[in-house]
Amino acid sequence: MSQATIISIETMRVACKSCSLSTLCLPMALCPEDVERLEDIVRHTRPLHRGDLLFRSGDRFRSLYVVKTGSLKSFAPSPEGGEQVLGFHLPGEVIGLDAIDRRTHVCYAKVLETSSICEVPFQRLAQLTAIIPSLQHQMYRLLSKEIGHDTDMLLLGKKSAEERLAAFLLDMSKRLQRRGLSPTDFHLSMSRHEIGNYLGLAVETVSRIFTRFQDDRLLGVERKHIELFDLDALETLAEGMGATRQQQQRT
Amino acid sequence: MSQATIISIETMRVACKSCSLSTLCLPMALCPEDVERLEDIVRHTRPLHRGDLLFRSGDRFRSLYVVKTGSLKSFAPSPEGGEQVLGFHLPGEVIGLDAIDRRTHVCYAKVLETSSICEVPFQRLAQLTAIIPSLQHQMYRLLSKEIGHDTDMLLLGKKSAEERLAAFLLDMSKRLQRRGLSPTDFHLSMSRHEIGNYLGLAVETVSRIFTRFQDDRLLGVERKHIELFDLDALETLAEGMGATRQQQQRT
DNA sequence: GTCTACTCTCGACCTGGATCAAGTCATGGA
DNA sequence: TCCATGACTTGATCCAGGTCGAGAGTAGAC
Repeated sequence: MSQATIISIETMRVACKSCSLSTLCLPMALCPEDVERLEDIVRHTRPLHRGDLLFRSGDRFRSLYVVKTGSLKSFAPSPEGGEQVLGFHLPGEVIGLDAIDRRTHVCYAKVLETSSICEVPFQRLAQLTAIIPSLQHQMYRLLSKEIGHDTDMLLLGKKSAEERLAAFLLDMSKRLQRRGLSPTDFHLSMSRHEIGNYLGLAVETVSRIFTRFQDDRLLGVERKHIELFDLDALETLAEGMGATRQQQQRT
Repeated sequence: MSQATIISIETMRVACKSCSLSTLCLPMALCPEDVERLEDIVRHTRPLHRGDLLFRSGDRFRSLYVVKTGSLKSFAPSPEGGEQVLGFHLPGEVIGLDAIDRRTHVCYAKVLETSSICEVPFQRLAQLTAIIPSLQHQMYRLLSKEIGHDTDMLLLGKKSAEERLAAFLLDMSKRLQRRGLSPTDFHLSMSRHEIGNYLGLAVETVSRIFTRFQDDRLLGVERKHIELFDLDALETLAEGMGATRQQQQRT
């Protein structure tokens, strides 16, 4: 099956300037005529549905993708045949930055719920960044931010199961808040299994900790609907100051 | 103590064109006159010694640093007072990419052995990238590569202790090979403690696994000197195909 | 040389979270 | 409506690797 049959791009005029995400996405801090230049290269794809693949591992890298609405997960096939969830992507976030270097995607991006996505051809974007300094700067910041986020995840890998889940929920909370949604009351579009896989925990552990957090009145869970009651307590937990188990590794 | 007393920069003319690392570092694929423009902005610091800090968390971000010889580690202070090792930096590698977005360093970079380092002021580099397309492309690739490497580390966090150490050794091996050194016979400039901290393992575990690998004739260890005997076996181990313990998490 | 301090190794024991096994709910199709 | 399927929860058991304790090298200071 060719890539074309997977995502079915229909080129049409998009208006970045009227997009509610313009403060998160690339046009941030561009003057009106520069936004128009950006609009010229952005392509709009028709909405994708749960289970659709935006790209596959091995696909040639051509474009970055920006989530406009909905959400996606990216994952790599693991050698044993399973999959390893690498991240979740919310509106305003850019997908595909890791493929610039290798010229080829090395992971899959799968749609978790009906989503609309903007496609930004990378070569043309790079040409634009050379003549619009603020866009160039935005790109550097975007790439750097991604490195920072990955580093945070890396630190997470060394924490306990409770710390990981608390950090995950706070991360989602902050990212949703940035796009103007409630930071304390939201819907998780991914399954417990995907959360567990992402955090390196068994589904059962994720489930148990949700229950524990609920018993401790830190949050309320009703299937995929989450309500955070005590952000501070979660923050404290996520920092690794939870309970007694202290004495971090010294070097 | 001010930063100036820590790193003591003495500006002097450096010759990127005669540097053995030019194929790894920024000047890769630049034409001679572009290399000269790059040389104009690169500053040379006098050699730093074991224990010196290149920058501290909280320092304002101004420059990227390229390791010319020697090695460094970067680490973040953990809330409990310990430190969390984020990575090791070998010759030809660029440090500080994660700070572009935040404008401030959020980790420390400490010298592990006598090292010489090139300082590249970021603002001037960004100006140059706007007029030298191949340099811009190189920067995007560099940032993207860093994201890819972090992602690999992230995957590592979900593997067993043996898999982690095998992957760590292979990573070092490949990085050393890229700079033209032996991929099977090298010196680790970091302590067992630092390796363990980096991999999220106790020192004792690192020590035990080194011994086990040695018993299995996969490698030879003599304090910090490492000799890899069976790269294929290590690769197999690192991929998670080691022994029986299979059935990866499905999603 | 000797002291001191540190790094590394190894054995014994303990625990967090994975794994295994059984349910309980939702949801959607016939 | 009932059944099938998949998502989630809960309990019981097990084990990889952390923690503790104790040496054995090694290296720099004097």
